[in-house]
Amino acid sequence: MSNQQLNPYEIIFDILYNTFGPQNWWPADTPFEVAVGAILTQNTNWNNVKKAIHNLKASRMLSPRSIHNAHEKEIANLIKPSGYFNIKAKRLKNLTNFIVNECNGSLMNLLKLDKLEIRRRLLSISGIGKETADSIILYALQKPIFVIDAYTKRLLFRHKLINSLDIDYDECQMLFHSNLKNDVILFNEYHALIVKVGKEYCKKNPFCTECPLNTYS
DNA sequence: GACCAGGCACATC
DNA sequence: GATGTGCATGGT
Repeated sequence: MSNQQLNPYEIIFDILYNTFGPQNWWPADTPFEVAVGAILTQNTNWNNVKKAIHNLKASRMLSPRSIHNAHEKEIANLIKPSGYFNIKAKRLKNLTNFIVNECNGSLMNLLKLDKLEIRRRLLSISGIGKETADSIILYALQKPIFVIDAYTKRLLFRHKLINSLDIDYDECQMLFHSNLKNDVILFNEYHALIVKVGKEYCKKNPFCTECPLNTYS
């Protein structure tokens, strides 16, 4: 099939998917674990997050009620490897307060709400910004919303689809929403693939001479 | 030892 | 409204 009827966003996805294959995100056993990981990975390498989640699991602390009932200090100690542990412990408490008090103990109770209403409520939690909220909606609740991160902006900038890295989050998200089929599987794989190619090539090698996307531009 | 990593809230101008 | 700063660990 020719690329002629595909827009740049679709072409880039095809190249990434054909190069790297399905990424099977999010690496987590439960929707709650997705949400915890989304907070812990804020400005932090995923390798460090894995250690923190392992600690939480080993202490049987990876549930809304157990974090809700635990002391903040205890949580902070367990998530130390993920960095920013004091502030992230507070954020996890904020999240579990929300789940216990407003979701009857389960994030999945949000599913009865409209996608944008879910986003509005998640954003009302201190410590959950747009990327974290969208990650929870896409990867935990499986609703189609595109996650924007630093890798995404760098990729769009490099391929001249935006002309500044300071582009507003929602504006950037709109580019994907208006140029792609509204498909939860597509959004899931696309964001994961952007992170993959960003980690593998764009960071290590700024010139990206071996980046598979060089065949595109 | 410097630099970076799947952000966010808050202070200050 | 834009810009700057604190938060902190572990890998390269």
